[in-house]
Amino acid sequence: MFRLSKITDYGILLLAHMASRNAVASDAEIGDLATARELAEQVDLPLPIVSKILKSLAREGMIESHRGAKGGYRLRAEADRITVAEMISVLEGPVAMTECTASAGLCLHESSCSVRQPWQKINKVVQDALGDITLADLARPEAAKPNPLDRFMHAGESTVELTNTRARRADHE
Amino acid sequence: MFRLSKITDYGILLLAHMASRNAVASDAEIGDLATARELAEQVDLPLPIVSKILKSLAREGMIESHRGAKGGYRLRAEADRITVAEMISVLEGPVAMTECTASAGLCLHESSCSVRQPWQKINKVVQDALGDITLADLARPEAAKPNPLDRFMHAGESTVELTNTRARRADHE
DNA sequence: ATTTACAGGACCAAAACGGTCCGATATGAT
DNA sequence: ATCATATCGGACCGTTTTGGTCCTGTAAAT
Repeated sequence: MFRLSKITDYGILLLAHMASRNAVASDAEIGDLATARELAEQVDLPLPIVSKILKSLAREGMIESHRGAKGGYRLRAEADRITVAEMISVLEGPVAMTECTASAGLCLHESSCSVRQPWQKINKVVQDALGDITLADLARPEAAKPNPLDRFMHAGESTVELTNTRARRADHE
Repeated sequence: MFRLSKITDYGILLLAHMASRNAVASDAEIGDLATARELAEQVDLPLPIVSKILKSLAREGMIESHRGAKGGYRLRAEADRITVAEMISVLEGPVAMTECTASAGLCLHESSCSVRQPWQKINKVVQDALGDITLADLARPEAAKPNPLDRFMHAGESTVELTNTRARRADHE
């Protein structure tokens, strides 16, 4: 259904929470350590899940981990230097809308395929969009503030439902 | 893995093929009928799959179907009035990156969730991008021509790998 | 009546997803 | 030393989704 997995969803939520935590805390380092348990409680998600996600985030180098008593996790970089694209990529692999975008040679029809090139571009558009939104944008208490998202916005519309798209396009003509 | 399903992939390929077929054919109507069998051969995909996809495209009203001998399928609208967003939506449901974007009330934490609003925006960005690319853009023999995709493009980069994103952002500063 | 071609849906195997749990290891405090 | 605290790595499992096949019914043309 062209939807991010729950793990990714939770993961980004966790990262955003960690980012906003740090904003408040003493910024000696890039924030102080939080245990999986603490984070799970604060975000209100089951500990095993949170733990699993944090482990994989640490393995991928997006967060830093410390073992043992007084251990825990913390962000490895400033929130404004971590993009949504990176988070998605770390949590569920590279963003590639179609199979052939992921890497060459996977599709038998590759040579004769007429839509390959356009897909590459479409993919890039999406990737660029996701690459311009940072964790800081997500962690901001109020969604206000001029943010990179607006750069992509067109006229003013409120609805997001897809059925409107055709009507919208029709207006252009 | 944040990827479109194969069905969607095939479906869009089929639609693109139908669009380019029509460009050549007598444009009396919006193109003449093509049977599932013909299309399957031309696109080189197994007939059952093609048939299944065409049926669902017809059910959703994106293409027109005619039964019986001399029957077949044809596009219901001009290629430049069908967007990628619509095709995806028809083939695998509305584009909604996160669960709560799809419709309200699905997530227990909805009220307290800090990243909901940003997600709505992100979702809209992606949707708008996909809503500005038409079937005509995909059906163009050469990917050249000024197309809406370029409007979103930034400077010139070649690679698409996600690891580059951080480097790119860093340049901005 | 027969042939052609779509309509609708049942069906199934394989893979992905969401979630849980456990044994091992590292660290700090006692 | 020992013990409590935390992460690490991965096994495991039930459910859902996906990809793909197939069969019966129905509409249209000859």
